[in-house]
Parts: sequence; structure tokens; C-alpha cells
Amino acid sequence: MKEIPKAFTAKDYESALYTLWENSGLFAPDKDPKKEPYAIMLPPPNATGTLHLGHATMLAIEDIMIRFKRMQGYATLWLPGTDHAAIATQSVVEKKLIKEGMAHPRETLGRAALLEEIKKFVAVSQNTIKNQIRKMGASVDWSRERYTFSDDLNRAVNTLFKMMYDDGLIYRGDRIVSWDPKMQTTVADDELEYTEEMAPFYTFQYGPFQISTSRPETKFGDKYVVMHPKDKRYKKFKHGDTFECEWINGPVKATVIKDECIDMEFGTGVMTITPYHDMVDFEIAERNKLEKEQIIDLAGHLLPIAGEFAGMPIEKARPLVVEKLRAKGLLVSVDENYLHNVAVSYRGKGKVEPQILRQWFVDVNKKVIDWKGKRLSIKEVLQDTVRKKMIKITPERFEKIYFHWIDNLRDWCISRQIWWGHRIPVYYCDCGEIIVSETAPKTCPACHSTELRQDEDTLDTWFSSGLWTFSTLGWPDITEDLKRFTPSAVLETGYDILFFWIARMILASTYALRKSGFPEEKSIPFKNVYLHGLIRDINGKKMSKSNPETCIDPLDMIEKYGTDAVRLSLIIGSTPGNDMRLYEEKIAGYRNFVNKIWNGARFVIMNLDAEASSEPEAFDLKTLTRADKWILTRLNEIIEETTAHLEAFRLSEAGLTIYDFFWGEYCDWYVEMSKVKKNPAVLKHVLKTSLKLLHPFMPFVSEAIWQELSADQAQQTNHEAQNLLMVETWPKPVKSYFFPDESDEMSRVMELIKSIRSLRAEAGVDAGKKIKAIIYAHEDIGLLNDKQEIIKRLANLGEITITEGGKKVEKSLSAFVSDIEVYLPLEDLLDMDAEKLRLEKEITQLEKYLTGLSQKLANEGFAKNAPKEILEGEQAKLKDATEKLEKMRRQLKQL
RNA sequence: GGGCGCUUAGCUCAGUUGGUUAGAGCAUCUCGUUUACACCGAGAGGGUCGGGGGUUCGAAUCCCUCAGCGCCCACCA
Repeated sequence: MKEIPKAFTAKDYESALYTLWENSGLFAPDKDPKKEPYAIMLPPPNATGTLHLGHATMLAIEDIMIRFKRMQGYATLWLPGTDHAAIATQSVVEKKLIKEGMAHPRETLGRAALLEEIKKFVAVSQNTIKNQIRKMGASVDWSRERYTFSDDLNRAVNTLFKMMYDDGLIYRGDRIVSWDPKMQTTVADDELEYTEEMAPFYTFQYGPFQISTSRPETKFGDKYVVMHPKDKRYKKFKHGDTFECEWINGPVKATVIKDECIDMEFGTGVMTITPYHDMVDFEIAERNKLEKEQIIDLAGHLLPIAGEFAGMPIEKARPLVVEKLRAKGLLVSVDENYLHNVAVSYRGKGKVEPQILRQWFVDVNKKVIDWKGKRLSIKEVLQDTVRKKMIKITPERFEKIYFHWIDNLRDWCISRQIWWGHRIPVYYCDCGEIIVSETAPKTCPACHSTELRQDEDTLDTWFSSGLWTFSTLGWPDITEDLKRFTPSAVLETGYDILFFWIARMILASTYALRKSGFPEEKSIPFKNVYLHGLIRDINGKKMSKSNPETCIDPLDMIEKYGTDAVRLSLIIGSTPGNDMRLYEEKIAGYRNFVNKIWNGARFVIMNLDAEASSEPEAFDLKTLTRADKWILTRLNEIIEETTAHLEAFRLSEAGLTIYDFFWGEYCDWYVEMSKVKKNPAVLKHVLKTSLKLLHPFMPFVSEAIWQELSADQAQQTNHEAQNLLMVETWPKPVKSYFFPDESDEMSRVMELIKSIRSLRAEAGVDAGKKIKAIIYAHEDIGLLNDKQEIIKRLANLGEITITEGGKKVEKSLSAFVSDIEVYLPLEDLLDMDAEKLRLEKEITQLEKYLTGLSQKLANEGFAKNAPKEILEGEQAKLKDATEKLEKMRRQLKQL
């Protein structure tokens, strides 16, 4: 017998096992066309960062899904990759260069050189990420790895852009957009974050009105005063009235505008507008066809309209403008404690300044998508897919949030003024011709000029990640992969990017694949969306590197406790859509479980019988003890439960089920009992089946043991080592050994032992050993109907050490039994009256239960409305309970 | 201003369409090293399931209401 270490030290096994899996080629989907496909596209991590707990959670969840389905016999594809993350990446690299002493990277390097710098950075970063994905044990198909900024994905992006442009879904327009002066780019609405800021709130005299603002430096060009048409205070002013008044740089001519968007309760109920630099003001101006004037340039400096303040950064100008107005006597009041929201870019972290710019947009309302015999807009298709349950979102409540978001969806600004990203495939000619093309055109089709300029802007990063589910499979080419794996089974990600990403994928996929001739149900990007929660620290705060005390680095934890433990700690106790707190003790707890599995297996291997077959078909049912039958019956139940939980995405429940069974029943009960009397075949069968059930959750330890078992077997039978557990068949319950009656008897035995235990405790006798002896022996006790028989059987089991009052005493089991008789009225346990009482109590309870159940079934509403399965389930319950009741009544009669 | 979520044992959390005595891990206490494991085993204590009301034979679960915490969305100058 070879030596097996007493503890499982994860890091001694993990990288070797991962290499074994990866080299086997079995991460790639099975080529057998008869196998049903099951695909998950890994949400590509940003190519900048390192693995954090969010990634770790995502990888753990998806790996469980994939390994489960792979073992079930599906052709599973889990496609990995990285995202070029346009703004975030450029921002990181620019910062790095600035730190290294280059004050203005863009100006210094120019477009091409800066892109080279970023490319270098990304290449290093990508490798880090990929190794981290391996560390998590993720069984991704590396042969199909993709990158959102690769040439083939660029082709997909350009193709889609052209298609949408030709369909009129992409257009160019002058619109007010959120401008990030720091990153020098536009930012999408949903990429804005708001932070509260305390700022002075000024009220100024503006002609006959008083107006308030926190941004006096934008007010130079204000020449409209807006109020609500129903505001009685300003009844005497008519829409279109003009007046002249003194303002910052001298007198201005102002016009009165009445608009219903004004909140009469707020401030004086009057405001002046700055259409060029405020979203609301822009809309008011659009509605009333007012003039718009730019006050601030793209760098955040004031323009010549500001007169003496021209060229100043806004922050510097603000107090000076206030001072000037105060000197003119126009400052009415200042509220120093005014709290307002400031918009900040989600990626670039710059303070956003609205600007009017020429940008590219996706029209979400134009009805051009051919959908179920109708022409629908992007918005309508987005709604239809989820409303018709073509795409299911878990947890369901996020569907509401999704619909709400779509209701408020406006045209999507897709151009960005940065360099790192897919460049907009539009070319301009001096003759005025605009060419949209997948590849760079050589000459202008109108004037044959070769002097063509490509649009300077790049595309929003979500435009390319929106194509992730199908561009990665080869689109625009109609490849075998594309036909086979579309739509993917599940898209799993954090709920925080539901809008950013999920909606964009549905948009891109439905549009593009319909265009490519896919039917509606094949054009969706995925059938299920599974949204996991955020991982928080022990105090419920978001984990951030700035707080190293509570911030947990998954790689440190893997190093310390092993990947399996980290994976389990991220899965168990977490439910979709809800945040979870993680702390080191929890991971340590699951490390203990990993070790428990290791040692349970170690015991079995040390006690293996070379001849014993662990195949259930080979069991001689006649030689199986009740304990064997019981554990096998329980195993069947565990297989069913675990499978059902996994199918329904209840990963935590599934993990807990197998965890409890393996530790609490198999190790603590069955393995213990095997020390008295063992059946190596059953011992091994339950172990092997448990390993299969455990594998998706804890791939390393389960595979390590599997390999030990195979090696052991191979050694003994001179066979080749066995196959990988990773591709073993997922267990199914074995119907041939359901023993309902006997297991019922068994549970009565266990119940009785429990009663003895508690009675002994009451009597003040030490528990521990003695009780354990009963457990070991209990299958030899028989049915415990006959007291004399019990004593006789126990007497045959020999000597045992017990403790009484701290002293160790050697006693025979028969003496132990008489102890029971002396100290405890064992008779009570078998006493007819007591049994009668117990039965009567149970019968009363059962009768009550039955009454309720039959009433429920008699309820017309229930019978009519309840789903069939539930109705049948309840009927089965009723039948079972009735039978049980009858049985108990018979028993009672006999007594 | 709207919308959503959470509140279950000292702590962190499960609890699948309402169902029989509400669970786990950690922590606490007691006992125990017989050749898998002290990263162990046997046991114990600890809950009016946030408060109140309602529906039901039956509620942690469904409805109403109140409170505390958190998140998201929105054009408050």
C-alpha cells in the first residue's frame, strides 16, 4: 500500500491537474454531432486588470455549469477571451506614462505610437489574466480564445456598422453629449456616475426675475428666462416677451419662455438656460427652437464670449464671476450648504461637462428589424425577447429593471474621441462624399480622389462587446461553430452590467443574426441570463484595493487554502442577484471540507478490496446490510436533489446538498460504521459517485482522488490508468436498490438510538463512546423489537472502553446493555403505552395535515389554476400520507 | 421624486410553487485521540424568522402597514 499524505495540500496538485486536463483536449466541445451543444461565452475581463473576486465568482459559477453539463454528455463550449476596454485601458496607460514623466502622452507620442504603447501593455496584462483563469480551474476552451480588438472581431464590428448604417440605424448628428474633459471623449449616459458635492448656490437678479445657479461661470450667454406657463407669480409675462437687463459683461436682451418642465416649487420658479452645456436646457432649447451658444471649450476653458474671463478654467472663473456680479449689486443671496449631484465618468473618472458635438448614434426607434412577420425597432425587439421568455433572467426581478431601462432608452451615442478602440469605418472625401466600408477604400467612388480621411473617432467599447456572443464564433461568416453554438445556453455576469452589456448583446445579436438569415429563436445571444451578486467585505462594503485590511485577493486565498476552497466559499451561501460578504474564515472552513474529502477517500483506499467491484450492478443484494442499503438509498436521493438544483441554477443548494451528505452521512456515519463491518464495494461506489457530484464544485480535489483510485486500481489489475473524472458520466439514481420498507425500519432504529442517547444524557451518564458503539453495532441490533435479542446481539460484539465519571472502564457490551437497564428504563422505549402515545400523537398530526391537503386539493381555484406538476405532486403527497396514516392506525390496533 | 432589494441563532448566510418539529458554517460550552482526518468526532445551549395587522386548516414564505439598512433609475436649475 503506497503512502497517501494525511492532508491535501492543494498547490501540490493544482497546476499538474490543470495541465492534465488542458492537454487532454477535452475542454474543447465534443465533435460528435449527436451531442447536444451547450455554450457559455465567458464575459471577457478587461485586458488591463488582474483577477478580482468578481472574476473569481464568475469563473467558479460558469465552471460549475460547464463541468456539470460536460459530465451530462453535452458538447460543452466555454469560450474565453479578453476585452480591450477602450477608455479604461487608454486611461490606465496614459496615467502610467504620465507617472513615468511624460506630461502629455497623446501630444508627445501621437496616435500610432500611443497605440503601440497600449498594445504592449495589454499583451502583458492578457497573459496575467489568462494564467489567473487557469488558477481558478476554469475549463475554458483555450483553442477558441478571442480578443475584442483582434482583426477578425474588427471585421465583425465594421460589418455590423455598415449593415446598420445602410439600414439607417446608424446616423450622425449634433447632439448634446456628456463630455469628459479629462479623457477628451464623450461618455454614454449609463457610463456616468453621480457623486454628491456641496457647492455654494447663488441667486442673482436678472432683470425683473431672480434666478439661481451653482454654476455662474456658464451664464455668460444666457438670454432666455424660463418659467412654468401656469405659474401665477409670473402671469403678467407672456411667452416671447423681451426685456433688457444688466448682466455679467454689460446689458443683454432676454426673452421670456414658458415651458412645462419647470418645477414651480424649486427656488424662484424661474431659470435661465445654457443649452450648450446642460441636458435639460438643451431640450428646452430644442423644443422652443432657441439659439445655442458654446461657452466652454473642450478642455474646460471659457471662450471669448466670457470677455475678460476668456481662457480661464471654469473652477478659477467661478468666484471671479460671482465677485463681479456682487460688485454690480446683482447678487441676491448665497446658500453655502447646497447639495447637488456631479456627474463623473465611470471609466475615465473625469468630471463631465455637457457639450454639443457631432457624434454617431444608433437609432433605437426606427422599425427595420424583420421580426416575427413585423418590422420592429431595436427597442421593441429588446422588449420582445424578454417578454416572450425567449430569454429568461435569473433572478426574475431583474426583468422589471430591464424593462424600465428600455422604456427610458434613448438613441445610443457610439462614437468616442479616444484612440484605443475600433476606429469608425467611415471615410470622408474632400468632395463631400461619405463612404462607409468594412475595409479601407482606395478611391472615392464619386470623384475618384485617393485622398480619403478616416473618421478620427473610435467606437464605444460596448459596441464591440455587444457582438461577443456571435463574433467570437466567426460571424459575419456562417461557420459551423456559429450554427452549432448559437444561441448560447447562459450568459453569466454581475448584475451591475445588465444595461451596459446584456441589452447591447441582445440588440447586436438579434439584428445581425436576423440579417444573416437566422430564425428569431436562433438569433438571440443566449437563452438564460444569470446575474450574480457583488462580493463585499465582512462589513458589507465594496471591496477595494484602497482598504487592504478587508480586501481579499483571490490569488492569495488560492495560495493559502487552495482553489477548491475558494470556489466553494464563493458559491455556498450566495444567491443570484444578491451581494455576499466574504471573509477569510469562511474560506478556511471550506478548506477543511476539502481535507475531509481527501481523508474520507484515504480511508477507503486504505481499506480497498482489490477484488471488489464498485459497480452497483455487481452488488449482491442479499449480502447488503441495512446500513449499506440505507447509504445507497440516500445516495440516490442526493443524486436526484443535486441534479435538480443544478438544473435550476440553485448552485448554493446543490453544493450544500452534496456537502452535507458527504460529511455528515457518508464520513460521519457510514465510514465510521465500516470500521466495525465493512463492504468495500459499497464504500467505494458511494465515494466514487460522490466525487462525481462534487467535481463541478471542487474539481481539483475530486480529480486528484479519482486519479489515486485509478492508479490504485491500475496497479492491482495491471490496467492503464482510468479516464479523467472531468469527463465521467454524471450519476443517475439506481432504481434497483430502492428499499423503502427497510429504510423505514432503519430510520426507526436510528430514532431509537437517538432516544437512548438523550435518555442517557438526562440520567447524567457520559455519552460519547457508548453511544458510538451502538451506532457501530446498530445494524446488528436488528429491528429492536425484541429486547432479549438486542442484549444477546450486543453481547456478541465484544469488549469496549467506556468512560464513567472521567475514569476509563473496560466493559463488555452486555454489561453496557445492562447499564442501560440499570440507569435507564429501556423498557420505556419499547413500552407499549409509550409507543401508543407516540403513534397517537403522530396520527393526530398526520390527520391534521391530511385535512389541510385535501382541502387544498378540493379548492376549485387550486384545481383549476395550479400547474399540472404541482397538482400531481400534491396528489402524490396525499396518497403517501393516507397510506402512512393507515399503516400507523394498523400498528396502533396491534398494540 | 420614482423603483427594487435586504432584515431568520452571538456572527455570516441558506430556506426551490405556502406544508408536518425553521437549517448550515463559524463562535460558545461539555465530552472524547479505538490504525481516514484535531483542517477530527459525539453532544449541548442559542430563534416570538425586524414591529403590527390580514388571508389560510396551516405563513419565514402571500397581502397591507410601519421602521431600519442598502442599491438602482430620474431633467430639480
